[in-house]
Amino acid sequence: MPVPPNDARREVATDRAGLDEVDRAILRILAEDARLANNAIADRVGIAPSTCHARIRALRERGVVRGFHADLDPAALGLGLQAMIAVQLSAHTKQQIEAFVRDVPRLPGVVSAFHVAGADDYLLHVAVRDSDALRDFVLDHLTGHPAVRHTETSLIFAHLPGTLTGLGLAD
Amino acid sequence: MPVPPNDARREVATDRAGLDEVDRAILRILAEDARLANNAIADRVGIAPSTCHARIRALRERGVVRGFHADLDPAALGLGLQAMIAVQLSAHTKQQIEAFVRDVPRLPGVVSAFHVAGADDYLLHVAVRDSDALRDFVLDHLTGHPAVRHTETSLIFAHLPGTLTGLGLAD
DNA sequence: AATGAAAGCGGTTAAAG
DNA sequence: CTTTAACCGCTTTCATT
Repeated sequence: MPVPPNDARREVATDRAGLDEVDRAILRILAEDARLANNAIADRVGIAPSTCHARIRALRERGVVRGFHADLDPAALGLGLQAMIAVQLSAHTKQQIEAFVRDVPRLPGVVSAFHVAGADDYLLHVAVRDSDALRDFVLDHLTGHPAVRHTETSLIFAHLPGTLTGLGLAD
Repeated sequence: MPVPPNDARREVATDRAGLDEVDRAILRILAEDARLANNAIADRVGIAPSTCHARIRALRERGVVRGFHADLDPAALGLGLQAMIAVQLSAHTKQQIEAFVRDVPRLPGVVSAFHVAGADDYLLHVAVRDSDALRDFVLDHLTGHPAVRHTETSLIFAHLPGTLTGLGLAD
């Protein structure tokens, strides 16, 4: 029987950046529990363990999977306060800006840094012990920095992780 | 020889939320590579595999480790555009606000949502296919929502993960 | 590209220090 | 709390389809 050009079978293979449904199922599982045994993943997605092993290796080599990380609770590490700090840089000091960009991810307390377009240049997500530590962070590393023109700190009440729907892996 | 009250040995045990240096070493390793074999972790931190196993289990039960997750590249999944959307809610509709808060993490494209204090109420980190999808997201899920008063979208040029220094695990 | 078998290695638990 | 020891199960490779 002939296959129409817009047949669903073709979309499964070509859509979604070259990932088939088995790949997406594997990714969904690994995004949720990165320590699940290869055997168990294979079972769940309905392929042999050796096939599953090869698939995961390929996904890693293709860069779809960048790594596997433990998710640590900042509060349990004594970092009870989180904040988002919007940073505006001064426009004229290219070299100082590059220095800022290079150093920011390594500052103590920075969970992640977003380089953004718009009124602000950077958004720094920081986790610190308490409000004293937050003040110290801003004064020691931001306010005094020659590339920094302005900062605005917002306390984070809650940080809700998105579901996998967010990465287009919904079933 | 007597031990002074401020001896370094006491701080190692009592500081840092009850984690000793072995725990912190384990966390550092798991945060970097959550799929490293228990054996290998034990080797690196200088304890027996069974001890390491018990430590990791305890860290999970205490909530220090919340989980293990694969880090997926949104671009490799066909989501080439990321943005941070600042959302201001209307002040008077408590029930609608609760509905918004409940639904936001499940919206397609939301990587994570920050509930913040300040001029904005929420910061939504989203990953989408292209600018069309971004516009659709804002119009379909935010602008039209009764609890949403205002949104401001900033494109994300780069998202730099912080180092482990950020979580107080530096050596 | 997927499979099944086989060999080696790791996870997991129990008992003891 | 840590270790040693032992068993079971998983990972990984490779020949085969």
